[in-house]
Amino acid sequence: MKLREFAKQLGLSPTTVSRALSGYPEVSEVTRARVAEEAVRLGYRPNVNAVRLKTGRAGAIGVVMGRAGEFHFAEFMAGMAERLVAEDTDILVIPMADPDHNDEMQLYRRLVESQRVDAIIVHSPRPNDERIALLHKLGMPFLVHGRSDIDVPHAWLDIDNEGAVRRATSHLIDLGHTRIAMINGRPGATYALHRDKGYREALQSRGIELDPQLIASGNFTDELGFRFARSLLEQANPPTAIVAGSMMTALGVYRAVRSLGLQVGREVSVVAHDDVFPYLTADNMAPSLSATRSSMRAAGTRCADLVLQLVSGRSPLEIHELWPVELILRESTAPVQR
Amino acid sequence: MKLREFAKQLGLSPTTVSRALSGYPEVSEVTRARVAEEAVRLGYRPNVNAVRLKTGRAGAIGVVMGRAGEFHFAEFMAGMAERLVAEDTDILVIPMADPDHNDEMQLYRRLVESQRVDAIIVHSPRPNDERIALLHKLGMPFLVHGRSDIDVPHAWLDIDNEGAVRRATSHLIDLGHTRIAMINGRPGATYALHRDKGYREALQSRGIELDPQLIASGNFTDELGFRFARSLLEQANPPTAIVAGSMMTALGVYRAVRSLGLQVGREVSVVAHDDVFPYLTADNMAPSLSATRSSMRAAGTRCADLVLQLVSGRSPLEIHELWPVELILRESTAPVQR
DNA sequence: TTTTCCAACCAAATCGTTTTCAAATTTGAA
DNA sequence: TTCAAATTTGAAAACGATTTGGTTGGAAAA
Repeated sequence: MKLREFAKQLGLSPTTVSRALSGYPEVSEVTRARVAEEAVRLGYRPNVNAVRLKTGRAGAIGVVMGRAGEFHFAEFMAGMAERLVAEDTDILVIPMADPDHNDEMQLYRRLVESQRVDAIIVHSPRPNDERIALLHKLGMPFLVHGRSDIDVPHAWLDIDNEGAVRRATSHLIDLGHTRIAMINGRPGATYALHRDKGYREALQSRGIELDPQLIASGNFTDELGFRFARSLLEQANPPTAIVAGSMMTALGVYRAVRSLGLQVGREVSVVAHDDVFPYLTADNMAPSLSATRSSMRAAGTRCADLVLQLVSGRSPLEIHELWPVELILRESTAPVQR
Repeated sequence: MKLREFAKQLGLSPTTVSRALSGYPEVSEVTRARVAEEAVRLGYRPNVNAVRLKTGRAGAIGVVMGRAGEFHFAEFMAGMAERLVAEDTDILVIPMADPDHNDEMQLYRRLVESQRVDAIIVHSPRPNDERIALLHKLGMPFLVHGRSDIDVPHAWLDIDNEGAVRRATSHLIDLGHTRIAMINGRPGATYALHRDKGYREALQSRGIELDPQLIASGNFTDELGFRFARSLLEQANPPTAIVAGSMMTALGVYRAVRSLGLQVGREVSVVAHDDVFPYLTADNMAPSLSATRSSMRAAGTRCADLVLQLVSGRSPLEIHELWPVELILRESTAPVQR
């Protein structure tokens, strides 16, 4: 059913019908009500593509998805979905071929030019992230999930990674640990730098010298956790505590500890960051895992919310949210054994 | 840059330019080459919304995402992305508010009517799935990831869940196990029925009577695995083997076994289904996990491929793929102890 | 009564392409 | 050289909405 026909059936002009449905004021209440009612009854819905062509609005938010397929991703999107379901906005997932730099910039540029999205969410930003510069230059509204030091105004939402790791590390120090290992994410992303900083500061403020051997970084896989923990624990002067970065690496660390006949929460303390997954909870691990916690899903919901505000004109300069991270102590952290 | 201007710069008509770019035959090679080259140089790209309005194509494939935010989802999408990156097609994720039945049907109906997608992928179908009937009725191309018994022609791709579980269970029986527990997915979906069938058939063909107490079902969480395994193993006549359904439940099962001072691969054998995640591999578990394996990512890639074929006119009746599942034996399955 | 104003409605232009139909040009055979 | 056929090109009409810039009729003001 097209606007033309629908209007004819109502004995009105397309103009009036369009106005009635879009909530413009210059149409009488009684007419508006009738139009709305009949639209439902006759099943008229404006053709999205026509609306988009005319208004220039895309009705979608873009998210670029890397090849990695991180498990956080689904949770974040589920969170976004929670907020967007009420709006008439959907999520456009744009596949990214290679993490090749030029390709990536090209992808963003084309995405913007194609006018398929009203705004973009940028994930895992780097301290000096050219994507941000580009999007700013092109005038596309965007929200950064994470942070960047780049000297370009932009909206962002991030969690306090630095504080989280500092707290976690400090807590371990309070328990008497001095050899504390740290598993970080892939170098390059700002969050990895922040975590590194939190870790270093905690050590420094308590006068503990940093041992570079105790730091690893890479994708947050179970395997990374296992390999690194295992190799450290087999060494002469093993760490007594490990900051494990993510739930998956924590699983690997647990496994490594057990494989050497040791126990988490006794010979080795472990803290990780928990993004709060419905299918794998820190509380249920054995022993239960002490963790810094921040819901990925909630972040998704809030990001969607902020993006909508951005699209409807709010200044990016006003949008900066730093979420505190809670540290939840469970059985995996205990006083150092002597 | 609009088509109008661009054509003018080239001294050609919009018609010719459009044809040159869309690869129509009635344009000379030399002109086509010049147009293509200049398009790149001057940065002309057709406005997607105009193209869509005119052609009626949306350039996107729809995927409805439930609130659950399953961890499979990201892998499947990453797989789709792998195939779609070459095409000019993207993935539209449509958030679903409640799993309320009426809402769900309404959502699909509106999605179709809105013409935002060229095709839809339906996940976790039920034996008699109304979504399939609806999409068929509305004439929207769609591919079912999984299977349905519904009497409506439709394209599908599924893995052989029945065969996988039958093989896994038979293998356990071969090893001398007779009390074999089974953790299944949420009842309702066809794949859960298939798995149930495979399990029952394996038992029956070897003359083992089924004990309903040994069957559980629910979301594939770590917690379900733990709770169920633990409660069974504490009982008087505990199972000696468990078919664990997914990697996450397998984690829970492992934990339960350990928590009782038992060992996987000795007192209790475990098999699970592995969707092949980059961050958590069966091979790396301790002991390594025997698993039926089928790559979720590969399924996503293939589904994207098939959907593209569907969109370009191939009959749904020709598209039925049943993927075999391999059973990979590792340390978690061993002869029953007596 | 006449003028002014306002609420309510509408015709037609527009968004940026694709595609139909027709015209112009080139080619090749006679 | 000529003319029909084949090849290239273009003008203009869609696609289905929104929106600008009017009308219209009746109530309020003069």
